[in-house]
Amino acid sequence: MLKEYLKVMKALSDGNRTKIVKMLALKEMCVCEMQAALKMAQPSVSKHLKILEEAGLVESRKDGMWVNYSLPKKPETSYAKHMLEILGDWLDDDREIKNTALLARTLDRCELTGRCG
Amino acid sequence: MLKEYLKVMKALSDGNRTKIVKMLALKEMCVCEMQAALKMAQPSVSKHLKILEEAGLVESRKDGMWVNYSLPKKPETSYAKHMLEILGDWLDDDREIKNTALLARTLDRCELTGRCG
DNA sequence: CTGTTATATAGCCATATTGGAATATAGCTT
DNA sequence: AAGCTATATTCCAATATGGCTATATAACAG
Repeated sequence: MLKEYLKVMKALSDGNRTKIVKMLALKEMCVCEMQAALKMAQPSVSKHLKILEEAGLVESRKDGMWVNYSLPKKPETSYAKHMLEILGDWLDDDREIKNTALLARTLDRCELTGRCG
Repeated sequence: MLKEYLKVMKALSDGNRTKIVKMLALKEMCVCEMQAALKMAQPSVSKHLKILEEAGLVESRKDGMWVNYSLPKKPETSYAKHMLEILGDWLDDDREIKNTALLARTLDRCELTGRCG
């Protein structure tokens, strides 16, 4: 209960993790795309994703070499569910969030990696 | 925006601060009452209250020697507002939260300090 | 004014968090 | 198999956090 709640809140009390959630609200993404959008080292992104996943705020699906992350349709806890709902409405006007979202929209794993199709 | 949001989320991603909010949903309290309910040193409680206040999740009113803390009727940010609403419904079944709330209900500054009236 | 009490602040220590570089793993591709 | 590539894990440094003790501040009591 409290432990699950704290996992969700801690996961969402970091700017980069919040940006990840906001990006995934737009589309499913692989790690390399988020890495480019956040301008961070790849391991840092992976670590953030693990924290989000353990909080039930994100889910992953392997597709060959890629791992596609997305927001869960049926979040496991009500904490994750409600926070994802709320976050859908929040922060869209924030400059940083807007820039990141814009980047996320235009980025594409094909262009990023040369692996198309 | 993002900064305000993060202040609220960070403030709420600590168990003791969450307990403070849940207690204040029951009644206005002075620091010494919260100290007793949380079984913590007084300065630690004060520090938590400062963090909550700066996030707009709590407000204080001086009354002689006491400082009474309560939840704001009109929270300054929508983040604080929504999170306080949600927290009203959350965690009531959690054992720790329940025990703390029970303690908070029975505690009384008059009994605690001998200063009655 | 002097002492006492409720709260706040400062300073300190142990632990947690976040970031990166280096390395490991898993799945292509040839 | 050998080499490459996307992701995960490990390790380390810098900083943030949460708790305490000691001290400061503010308001009351005598």
